[in-house]
Order: sequence, then C-alpha cells, then structure tokens
Amino acid sequence: MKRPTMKDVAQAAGVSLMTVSRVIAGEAGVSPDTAARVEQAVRKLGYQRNDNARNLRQKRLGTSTVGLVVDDLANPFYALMVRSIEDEAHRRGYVVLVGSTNDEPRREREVIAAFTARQVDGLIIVPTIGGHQFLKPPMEAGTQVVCVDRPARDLDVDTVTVDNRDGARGAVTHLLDHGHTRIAYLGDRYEIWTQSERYAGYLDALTAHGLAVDPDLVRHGLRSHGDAQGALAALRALPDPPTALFSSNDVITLGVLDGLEHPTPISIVGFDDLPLAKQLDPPLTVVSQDPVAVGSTAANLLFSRIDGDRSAPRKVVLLTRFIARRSGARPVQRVSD
Amino acid sequence: MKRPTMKDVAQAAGVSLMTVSRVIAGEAGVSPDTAARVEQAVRKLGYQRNDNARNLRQKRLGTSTVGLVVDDLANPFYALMVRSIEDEAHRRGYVVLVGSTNDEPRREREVIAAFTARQVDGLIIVPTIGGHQFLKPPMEAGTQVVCVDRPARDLDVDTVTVDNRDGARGAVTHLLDHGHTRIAYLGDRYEIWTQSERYAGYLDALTAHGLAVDPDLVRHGLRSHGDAQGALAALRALPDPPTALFSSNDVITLGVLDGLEHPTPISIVGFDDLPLAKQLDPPLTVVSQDPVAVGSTAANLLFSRIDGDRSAPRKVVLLTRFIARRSGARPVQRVSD
DNA sequence: ATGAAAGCGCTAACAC
DNA sequence: GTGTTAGCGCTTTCAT
Repeated sequence: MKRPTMKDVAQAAGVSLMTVSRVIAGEAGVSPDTAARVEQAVRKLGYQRNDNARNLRQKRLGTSTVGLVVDDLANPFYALMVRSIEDEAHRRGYVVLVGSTNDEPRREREVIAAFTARQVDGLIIVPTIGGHQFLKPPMEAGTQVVCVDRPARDLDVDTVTVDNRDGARGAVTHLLDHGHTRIAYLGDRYEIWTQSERYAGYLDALTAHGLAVDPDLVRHGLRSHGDAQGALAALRALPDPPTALFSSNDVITLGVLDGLEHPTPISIVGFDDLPLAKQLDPPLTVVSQDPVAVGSTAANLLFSRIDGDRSAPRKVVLLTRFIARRSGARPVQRVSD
Repeated sequence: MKRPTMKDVAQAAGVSLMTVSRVIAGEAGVSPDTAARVEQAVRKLGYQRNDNARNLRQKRLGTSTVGLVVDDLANPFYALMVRSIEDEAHRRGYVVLVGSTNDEPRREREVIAAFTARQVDGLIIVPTIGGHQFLKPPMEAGTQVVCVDRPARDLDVDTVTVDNRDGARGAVTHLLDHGHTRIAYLGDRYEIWTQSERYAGYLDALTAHGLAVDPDLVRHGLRSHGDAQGALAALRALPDPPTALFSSNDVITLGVLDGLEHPTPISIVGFDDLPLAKQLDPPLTVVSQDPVAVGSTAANLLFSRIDGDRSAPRKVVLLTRFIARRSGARPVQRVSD
C-alpha cells in the first residue's frame, strides 16, 4: 500500500541501501550479479526513486523542473509556445510546471511562488503589468528567469519579444498604400506592452503618411470578442466611419469578423494569423508571429543560463511576417450607404 | 548567494528553528512578538519555504501537484482543456505539471515516470494506444489517475469522454438527410479510440439509411494537414467521387478546406468546431465538443479522489453539440463536371 | 510558548 | 565492491 523506498529494495535484495542507490543511479562499481539482484527487487516491488528526496540531498544538479507562466494557456499563440518549450524541456530531461496569470499580478505572484517553493531551476514568464521584485530572492538563490512576449519593466533578464511596432506599422502602411485614410485602431488594454507597441506602430504609419490620428477611430481596452463587436458597431455608427481597421490581436479580429456581414464592407488587417484566415472571403491579411520560434528561443536561453551562462542579459527581438491576402486591399468604400 | 533556510531565519531572529517552522506554517502557540521577529527575519532574508523538503517529512498532505499528460499541448481542444484544469487546480492550491505524448507510448511513459518520480498526487491523462501497466505501482502507492478524451484499455479508472459515436452519426445523418449518398470519411489513425468511435458513428448512419460502405470513400490514418489534402485530391479523382464528406477532426477539416476552391464544391461536416467556421462560405457545419467541460469534469473527479473518494471508477460521457450552419446542406452536386 | 532530537528518502564522503 | 555515517530542509514528537 505504501510506496516502497530504497530501504525496502535493499532488504528484498539482501544488500545495503547504498548499493541500491548506486544501481538506481547507474553508477559504476557494482558487481553485475548484485546489480541484477537489485534490479529484480526493483521490478518486484515496483520501486521508483523519489526525485524530490534525491534533489534535496544532491544539490549539484537542480530539480530538472522549469516553470512556465503565461497569460492564458488556452490562447492559441501561447499554446503553441508552451508546446515548443515543453518539447525543448523534454529533450533535455526536464519537466514543466505551467500556470495562467489571467494578466492578474496577484495570480502571477501566487503561481510563481508555488513554483519557486518547489525549487524550479528556471522560469519562463509572460510578465503581467505588476512589479516583479518578489523574484529577486529566488533569482539570487540561482533561479534563472527569462521573459517572453513582453519585457518586465523592473527585471533585467533575457527577454524574447517580437517586433510588434514594426509589424503594426507594416500592416497600417499596407492599408494606407491602398488609399485608406480613415483607419480605425482596435486594441486590448493599452497598458499591455504588446498593445502599446502596436498602437505606436499604427501611429508611426499614419505619421509617415502625414496623417493625424482621429481619436474617434481609436479604441483601446477591448478585452473580449463582445467588446470588439461593440467597438466595431460604434465605429460604423460614426458620422464619418472608417473605411479600414487594424485589429491588434486575434480575439479582437475574431470579434470584428463575427460582427460583419459578407462580403466584408470594410478593409481589415489583423495582428496574429488565424487558421482559416486564408479561406475567408476576402482572405484575411495579417501580421503573423511565430510562437514556436519564440518558445524555442526562450527555452534555449533559459537552458543555457541553467547550464551556467552568466553573460549579460540578452534581448532577442524576432520579426513578424506580413501576409498580404486580400482583406486589406479592397477598394475604398464607405461603410454605410 | 545561497537560498536561506529555516536555520538561517532562526539565527537571524534569535529563536530556534522549530519556532520558525511554526510561524511559517501558521501554527498557533507562538507569542505575537516572537512571530513578528521571525516574520521580519523572513522578509529581510527573502526566505521562502522549500516545499519539496516539507513534503518529504509531512506525508499526511501530498505534494499539491498534479500531472497532466495530453497528446499535444498545442492542439486547441487540449489547450482549452489544460486551461480549465489549471484553473481548477489553482483554485485548490495545486500546481500542474504538463507534458505532450505526441501519441507515442514511449514518450508517454517517460513523461509519466518523470511526474510520478516527483510524487504528484494525481494524474490526468489522454492515454496513448500503449499499455498502462506501468501505472500500477504508483496507483497502489496512492497516486490517483483519471483518463480524459479516451479510455485506456487496460486501466479501470475514472474516465471522461465525449459521445463521439453519437456525434459522428448525427453529422453523417445530416448529410444523408440532405440527399447525399456518396459520403466520404476522412479520419486520423483508426487505432485512436476517438477515431474508431467516429468511424463507427459514420457506419451507423449509413446502415440506418440502408446504405453500404464504399471502401473507396473511407480514408483512415490522416495524420496531418497535408495528408488530408492528399486524401481529398484522391477522392475527387475517383470515377464516381463523393458529393459530401465527414471530416473526423479539426486538422483534417483544415486540410480539406485548404485544398478546396470557393465556393466549396462538396458538402462538408466536420468534427470539432473552429473559430472562423461561421464566417466561411458556406458557413461550416460541425459537431462540437466542450473542452472546458471535459477538463473541469476530469479535474473534479481527480480532486475528489485525492480527497479520499474510493468509490467505484466513474465513466462520464459528455454529449456533443451539432451546429448546423450551411456546409452540409448544400444541394447534391457532382465534384467534377 | 519554545526547544531538542529523530527521521522523511535519498546521496556524499568516507570507511572497509 | 560494498557498507557506514552524516546530513539535505523540513516536520513530528516529546520535553521543558
């Protein structure tokens, strides 16, 4: 009923506990037939080493566990990232603890505290807006940290991001190049780093074309599908509605698309690619990021830190890819009438 | 540089280690001002309890860690499920270890072994085709196990599945009701339980309508987007091509849609809903499952086991939802001329 | 209210 | 080759 220990195995094999330890650890210096007897006892008892106990004693190696903390595990972008990080971890014999923060600093702290209490060797986090000073003690104690998707303002650690600003600028420029001048911006909370960057890119593009921003066309703080639909409806009800819009993330794009009749009466470019984007009418033009590359880059950074790299923190910025399909290239037309 | 221990805190606070332990654990019987001194030392040193060491000694409670093993963390269905399980776990103060099996029994074993070696209290797994006898020892030692998405053939444990057969039958019946008689089946490996169930549902529907299966129209083993496109092309090249098709999972549906011109020349019903399904032309008719419900059901079962429920294993079967949009209802027409 | 000793399951450092 | 002792960081038990 209880979990067998090395002591039990030792007894069953008629050897000392230390001999069992050596066999289990695969160390040399055990005669082949004692080893065989031990292995037999192991099988008979269904023994498996308690790695927590092992790690307690053997501090040279870590726990071979890393923590991964993201906004929302269900978000396709993060899901892909998680998978690529888990692949890298598995390849190296590590396991990964995951947690969602929901963008709440409080939950982020709880999750990270639970992870560090379990002695993770490293942490890959998508930092919330909150502070991260609580990470100082574990970091001084040797826990490695890398940020992904966005930087933590009060943490100078390896960080992997995407050039959001450049990507957004490209998207909006595309719209401008197609003759649009009234281009709406629909984004999530401005406080989120990726969103303020993308908004900056929107501004960049307008400015480069000598256009001023019309505050009426800018909608921040869209947290959900429904929020996006609402914002779209309000935009279309404007006396001088936009002829095009830039959607700053996938859930907003989905909301917008859901609120529109077909064929789409307004030009759209979205940040983040979507599975069926190509099959839409018109096919959706997007700025796409590569979550797998982001994840594996972050994982490689983390593991090289865990392996002892103590060089200055690296800031890796990956580029986005602009995929021109057709939704941004439609002729200018008025939304209403 | 090193992680402070209770010993360090005790020294800094001028008390015994035991007193520190009591304060940290929030036990009664410590005078308010000694507690205050301890807490101050804790803050000063940035002390955090080592829960692995704690769990080693304190066997009454578990490790407050559960393992979650799925096919592929990047799959949207599993991603949603993971998130809902993580929410339930977080609510209860548990953390979750995750791993992808890639449907490889070997990797499944590696991942699960790594989890049990870390003394997880429970495991939620999407079992691969392989055997699971290796789970016997940890289960006897008290590790709780629940299966999700499909049963493990050699494990009698709580299992949460969806009525795949019924869902598929409904989908194919819908196609039959619209006059189709040549309906193709495109599925992943038949060995995967969900796939054989869905195929059975396909057969059920045909049989109920007095139709025989045409082996030419049945394609198993489609593992990827590309496989699905290939199968579709082969089907359309048939002398007597199908007028409709049932796609047995989301990646196949995506592949099929990607291989088709617009408007779609063939009727389609897919298993699994897709984000932009409604925006397609024609809107895609699907059988949808609720991954969040699947996940939370599994989590609740697991936690009640962890909390001591030793009743007979439960088999929960959730229903699918048929979402008739328009892709299945198109008039019968021949694929090629 | 506080502390000392023992021990959880294991490995490091020495014996033999 | 194999066994003994000590101790990782903590909690249990029993003193005081």
